[in-house]
This record gives sequence, structure tokens and C-alpha cells, in this order.
Amino acid sequence: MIEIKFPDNSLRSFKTGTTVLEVAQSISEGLARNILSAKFNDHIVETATPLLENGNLQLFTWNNKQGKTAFWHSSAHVLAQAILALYPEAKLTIGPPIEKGFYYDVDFGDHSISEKELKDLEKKFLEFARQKFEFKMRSVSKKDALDFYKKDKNPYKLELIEDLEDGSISFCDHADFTDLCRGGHIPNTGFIKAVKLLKVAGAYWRGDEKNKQLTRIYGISFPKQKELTEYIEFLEEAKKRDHRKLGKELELFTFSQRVGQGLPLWLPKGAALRERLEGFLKEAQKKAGYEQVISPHIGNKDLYMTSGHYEKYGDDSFQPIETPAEGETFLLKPMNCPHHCEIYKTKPWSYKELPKRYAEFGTVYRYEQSGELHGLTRVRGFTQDDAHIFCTPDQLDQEFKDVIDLVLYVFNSLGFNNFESQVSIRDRKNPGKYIGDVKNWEKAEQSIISAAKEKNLEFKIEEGEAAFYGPKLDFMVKDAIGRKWQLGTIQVDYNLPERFDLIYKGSDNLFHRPVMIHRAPFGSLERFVAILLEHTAGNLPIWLAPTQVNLLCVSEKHEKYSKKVLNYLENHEIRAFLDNRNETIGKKIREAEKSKVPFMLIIGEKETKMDNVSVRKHRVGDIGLMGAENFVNLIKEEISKSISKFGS
RNA sequence: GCCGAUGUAGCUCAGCUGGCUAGAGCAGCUGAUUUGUAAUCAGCAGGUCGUGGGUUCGAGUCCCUCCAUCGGCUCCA
Repeated sequence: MIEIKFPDNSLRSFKTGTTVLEVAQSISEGLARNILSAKFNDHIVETATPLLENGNLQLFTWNNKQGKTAFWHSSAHVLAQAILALYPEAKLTIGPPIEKGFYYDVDFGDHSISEKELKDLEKKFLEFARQKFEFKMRSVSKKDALDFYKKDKNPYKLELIEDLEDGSISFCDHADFTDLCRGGHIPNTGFIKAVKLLKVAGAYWRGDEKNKQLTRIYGISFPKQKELTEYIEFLEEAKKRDHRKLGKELELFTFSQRVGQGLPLWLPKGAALRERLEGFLKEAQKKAGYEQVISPHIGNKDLYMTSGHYEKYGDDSFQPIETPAEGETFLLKPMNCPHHCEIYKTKPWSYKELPKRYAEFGTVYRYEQSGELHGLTRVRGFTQDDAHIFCTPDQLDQEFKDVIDLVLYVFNSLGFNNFESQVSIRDRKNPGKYIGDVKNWEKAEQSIISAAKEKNLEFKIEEGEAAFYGPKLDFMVKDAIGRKWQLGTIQVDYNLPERFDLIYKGSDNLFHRPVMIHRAPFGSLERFVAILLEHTAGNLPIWLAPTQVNLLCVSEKHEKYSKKVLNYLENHEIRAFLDNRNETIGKKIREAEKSKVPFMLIIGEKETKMDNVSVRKHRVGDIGLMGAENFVNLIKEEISKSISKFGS
């Protein structure tokens, strides 16, 4: 007999060799029908795995993350089976489950798969799935494993097996299909009732662009057809929230081929939105002791030689700007920090004057690879809400924590509650990627981790994600379809103060090196606006809305009174617009709703006579008749509710 | 940059296997209408079919080049 402990801490005995599925059956038939995978003593096991010792057992269904992982992992096997059935010459490589679905990377040789062929693969997939093939794991020796794939002439699997330890290698069989596999499957293929192969993409073998490019087929599968339908609907809905679509519809920004790829043009409404965001942050920064500075868009090459940016970015950036003077070279600035270092250097500083906090909405230019460009989230010219804090080593912890507060204030004010934070540290195995000495890196990494802990952030640590000059704390937010984007960032830097020979006079009357913090709560205005649009589906908080009130007059006769109301609103600093076109009231309402204006005032015969306005709220409808004064109070309250003040 | 897809009027899209002067709705302009909570009616105008080249009697449609856009290229049996 063995003792099995369940997550609720209950303990039950079973006969040695009882399978996971039998354990589930002993709990309930329903559970047994739905169980997909399990974890036994911290190892993922199959439902058919016999339990041979005492231990902790967790059962997973579709409702658990682990259940989905097993489901999609198994789906990747079926996809591979379907691929080989239709393309016997294809060489399989890897096929893992991902956050939403799974993929398989395949070498199709000279054949290139088009998206049309995915339909045939889907058909084959379902044909196999319906046959309820069981997934069976078996251990193989390294030699047998190698022989199997030598016969198969698959260099990729051979490479994978070469890196594995003999004794730890296993295969998974279902039907007549075999794959190198670590395990973690659903009981049989019959659980997969619906599949959609979403797209084909190129992906390099082992993620290295020096390697051969493989064809990656992405898919997602579900235990019920209905869930697939819902997923496809979700994707359709998400398309409506796409900031590129909303930007066009709401006339916020555009792109022009003639201006160039990745170079956004801000339209009047978009520019006004940006200004409002800038004003909001400037106000908070002023309270937090920042000073605004302004620096030019280009800088002498020497500046970037000193900072180290030239060395790092030289080839991958916009190419140098030559002048008529012999040997004089400028660069478009890829970052604001070197300029701010020079601002710091204009005069000698005493420790009593630190920290200095220089802020600038600084526009920078980076030559991103053309395939990387994406709406406003990845562009070649963008404006950072940048600031650099120069402080003494003693002040670093407090300054860093204050910056975290500022970033959290920005995120909370704009409703980004589902952000992830990430501490990015250097890749210890690849020191050549970074500038500066190891001791300083150690110090900086420790400061960040302790500050994040003290601020109770739930963060994860990512090795190798640091900036080349220092480690950082990043705040990531997802877009409408779940892609993660880095917004806010805070970085500790001991290197630039060194390179620029920045100093201050300490209380000991000796010169010391300040520490620098780079920080940008928005990250960039472009990306921030993009994510804000996707989060709000274009229904911006009222303090940011380009137009807050549309006045809609029913006919020409009411224009005079409407203008009086408009004037009244404008005197109260409300952004109002009068729609006095010769159109029906129905049409004016429809258009105001479509352009997502928070409030509409309908002004006709009744209102003119009674000196009132009829208020209609966006997405809500008619909320009644009131005097203009009452309306101003109402909207002012809504506006002040929609924004919070820093430090209060 | 690489893989795959897409590119027709300001916007959203139709145009079958190549065949008469390339269509529609919305937006625009003109006129009528003076309107009550998500589209009033009529008329007009608007396109070198992304670019350059090729195949063909004939190309929006087929082939190649370039440009731009979209989805991937991080998730490692």
C-alpha cells in the first residue's frame, strides 16, 4: 500500500501501482472524465502512470494552467503526426506548448508552406484526434534514441539527444507516431475536439539567426468546439481595440510612406492628448523635485564615443551626419543620457546640492529592424519621458524607491493594474555584452532587488535582459491580444558617471562619483498612448479625451442658444465642440458615439425655452435635463474623479 | 534583416479561371429638407488598381524587382 496526499492535505491509501486515473476515479467519475494531467512529487506525470511510492499528488483538468499545458503539448504531437502524414520528407525539430496554444518548428526542405495548406493539416489533425490514440511514454537508451533519428535522417533531434544524459531520455508513442519527449500528456488524442492552425512563421533553429530558418506552425486547440469559437471571437474583438485602427478612427496619429517607416505623425487630437499626458507627468515631477531641461536632437560623435553608445549602436543605428567641415560628425541621439551628463558637468556640485533630477521629454531615433516595427509600440523616432537623477551612493536607495512610487502613481492613475514587473540583470556568461566593472554591476543589481522588495512589488528576475550599461526594473503591460510591452523602466548606472568623469565634493572635502538613475514612467509617449488606447478601447478617461462634450443642436433655430452654452462650458475650461451641421439629431448622436466623446448635450426647442440642456452620456444614453451650471458641476466632478494627484 | 501573408477612391470592401469606358457603401461637394437620443433624400465628383519591369492581341487579375503594411522570428524534447 502507498499513502497519497492531496493538495487539501487529505491523506488516502491506495494499492501500490494504482494509476493516476484510478486515483481520480476513486474520487469521482466526473473528475476521472476530465483529468488531463497530474503532478506527483513535483514531477509531471501521465494519467496512466502507476504510483509506486508515497507522495503528493495534484490532478489537473482543462481549468488548470498545467492541464492546458498538457493539452497543448499533446496537440503539438498530433500536429507533428499530421505534418508527417502529409509531408513525409519534413524534419521535425521542437514543438512546445505556449501561453495560448502550441507550435511546431519543422524543416520542410525546399517546400514552403502557405497558409492555405493549414486547412489540410487541420483536417488531418482532427482525423487523427478522433481516433483516440493513447499517448504512451517509454524510456530509451541514448544509443537507441540516436539510432532512431539516424534512420530518420533528422539532424535536429540528433543534436537535441546529443545534449541529453543517457538514462534520462524518453520517447512518446501514439498511433504509429513517435517523438522525443519528456512527458506530460493527456490520456488520448480524443480529448482534442477542436483545433485551429493560426499562422506560419519563420523561426531560427534554437533561436539563433545564424542557424537555418525553420517553418513554425502555430495552433491552438480546445476540448470543446464552442471554446474555439469563443477564442476566435475574442481575437475579432481584440482587433477592434487595436491602437492602429483606433488611432486612425479617432484621428490621433498617422504614418506616411514619404516621411518614412516607423516615424509617426501626430495629428492635432493626438498631439493634444500627448500634451495632456506630458502636463500630467510634469506636474507630478515638479512635486517630486525634478527640473526640466532641453537638449538637441543630435550630438557630436565624440559625445557618443565617450558614452559608449557609438560602440554599441554604431552599425545598427541611423548613420552619422557629416557636415561641410572636415572630420566633423554628428549622430541622431539614440538616448538622452549623454546630453544630461553634460548638463550635470556645467558646474561643480556639492553633496549638499544632490540629488539633481533632470527631466526631459526627449525625442530619440533608433534604427529598428524593419520587421520589428509595429504601430506606435515599436517605432524609429519616439519621445521618452526621460529623466536622470544624479545622487550620492547613500541617496540611491531612497531615490530608487521614490521613482518606483512615481511609476506606480502613473500606472494607477491610468488604470494599468495588471502590470508585471521584472528585474533585468546581466548575463553572467556573456560579460562582453556590457560596459563597466563587475563590482558596480553587483551593487546596482542588489540595490534594485532590495528596492523592489521593499516596495512589495511582485517581480521576476530575468538574466541577460539588462541594458548594456546597467541593470533595470521594468514594468510590462499587455496589449489587446496579450503581447507584452515594456512601458516604465528604472535603471541604475555607475558607468556613465565614470565615463563622463562626473564628480561632486563630499563632506570630507574630497571628490566623489555620483550614481545615476535613468527612468521613464511612460517609457515612451508613443508606446504608452498605444497601450492606453488598447486598454480603454479608445474610451479614454475624461481628463484625457480630446473632446469632452459635443453640443448637438436639433436645428438651426437653436444655434444661438447652443453657442451661449458652448461659451459657458469653454469659460469653465471644458473642451467642448458644437455640431451645428445641417444633419438630423440622430446622425449627430451616432457620430458623437462613434468618436467616443464622453458627453453629448442635445439642444432643441425645449432646452432653449427652459434654459436647460439634455445630457447624454457616451455608452449610457440619456441621463436627463438640467441647467448648464449643474452640468458643469457634474462634468467637473467626473473629470476630477478620473485623475488622481501625485502625493495625495 | 529573415519566413509567410496583404496592398483596388480619404475610409471599409467587391472585382470569378486575364476580355468591353474598374464597382458599392461611408466620408466629400451641390441642392432639397429644419430635423428630438446611433445613419433624411436626390444629384455630382472622386481611382496612372503600392512602384518599376516582363509575359500576352489584351493585365487590377499571371511572373519578377523594389516599397509599405500585417502576423511571427522570446516560450527550447
